[in-house]
Amino acid sequence: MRRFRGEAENKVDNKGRVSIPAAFRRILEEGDPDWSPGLNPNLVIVYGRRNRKCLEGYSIGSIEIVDNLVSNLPRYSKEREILERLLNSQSLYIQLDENGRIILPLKLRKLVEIQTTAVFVGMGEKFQIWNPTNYISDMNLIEKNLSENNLEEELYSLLDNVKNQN
Amino acid sequence: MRRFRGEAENKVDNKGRVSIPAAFRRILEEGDPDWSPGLNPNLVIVYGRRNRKCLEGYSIGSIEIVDNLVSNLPRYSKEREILERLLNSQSLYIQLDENGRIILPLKLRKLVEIQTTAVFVGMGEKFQIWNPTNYISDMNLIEKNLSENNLEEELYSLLDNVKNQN
DNA sequence: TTGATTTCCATAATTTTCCATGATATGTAT
DNA sequence: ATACATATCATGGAAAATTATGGAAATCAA
Repeated sequence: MRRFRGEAENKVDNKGRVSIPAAFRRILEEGDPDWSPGLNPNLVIVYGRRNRKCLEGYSIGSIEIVDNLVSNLPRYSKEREILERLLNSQSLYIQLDENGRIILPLKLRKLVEIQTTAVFVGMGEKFQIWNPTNYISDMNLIEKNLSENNLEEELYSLLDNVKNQN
Repeated sequence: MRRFRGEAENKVDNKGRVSIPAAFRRILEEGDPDWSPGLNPNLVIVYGRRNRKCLEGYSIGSIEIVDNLVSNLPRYSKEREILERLLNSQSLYIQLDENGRIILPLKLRKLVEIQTTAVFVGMGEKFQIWNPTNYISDMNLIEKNLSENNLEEELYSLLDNVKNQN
C-alpha cells in the first residue's frame, strides 16, 4: 500500500473548495473499497484532535481499521462510548468532486485557522491540512527540538533498533 | 457499512419537527432494508436510558443487531426481561417525512430538555440527540474522563498506528 | 367542533454539479 | 533535443439541486 508523501499548498476559495493534491488522490482511490476508475474516492476528515492545529485525512480503508477496533469493544462499555464519541463526532465523510476537490466546511476552517490557502502534508497512513503559517511554526518547533537535543541522529538510530513487531 | 459521523445543530419548531442532518439520512437509507430511492427511511429512537440526557437514533439495521443480542440471552432470564422492557418499551419507530424531518413527541423533548434547538451527534452505529448546553457539558465530562483514564493516548495511538492492510 | 396531528406547499440559504480556462506536465514523432 | 499534440491539474464562475425551515391546508380523534 502506497503512502501519503510530500507537501502541497493549494488555494481555498470562499466556498471552502480546495483541490486535493493529485498524488494524494491516487492513495485515496486505492484505499477506498468502493472506488473504481471513473468514480470519485471518499475519505474521512478528523478534526477534533486536541493539541493539534490541523485537520487529518484518512482513506476509507485506514479509518475502517480504527472503527473496527473500537467496534470490537463491548457495545455499551464506557470505554467504547467515549472512543466512539471522539472518533465519530469529530470527523466526517467527504467525497472528492469531479475536479478532485473537497469542500472544507466553515466550522473546520475556523477551527484550524484556514482562510485562503491550505498546506497538505503527507504523513504516511494519513495526511494533514494546515494553515501555512501554522505549519511553518510547527516545523520550526520540530527543527528546534531536534537541534537543541541533537535528537536527529538519535531518532534515526531508533529506527535501526526497532524489532518489527507487527 | 458507513457510520454516523459529525455534529449538526438544527432547529426544533413548536410542533417538535426537526430536520435529520442530510449526512445521517444517507446512513439511515443504507441501513433500512425496506428503503429504496424515492422512499423515506425509518429509524428507531431509544429514549429510556437512565443517566443519559439524550435520545439515541438507530438505523433499522443496527437496532436489529442490538435486538438479536438480547434475543440470544436465555428466554426467561430476569436480565433478558429487563432489557426487553428497556429497549422495547422505551423506544419507537419513526419515519422521516418528505422533507427529511421527524417529529419528536413532547414527552421525549421534555425528557432530554430539548426546546428550540437540537444537536445531532454521530456515534458510529447510532447517533445521539442532545440539548445543546447539555451536549457541551457532556463533552467536557468526556474530556475530563479521557485525561484521567489515559484513554486519549490509547485512542490516538490507535489513529497513529493504522496499518493499511488492503 | 376543537385541538392535535399529518400532509402539502413555499422559500432562502446552502451545497452540489457542471462547464470553462490557463498552467503544467506527458508523450510522440521528427 | 525540438516542436507539436494530448492529457492532467488547479482554479474560477455559474447553473442546478438539495437542505433546513416556516406556514397553511387537510385529516383525524375525542
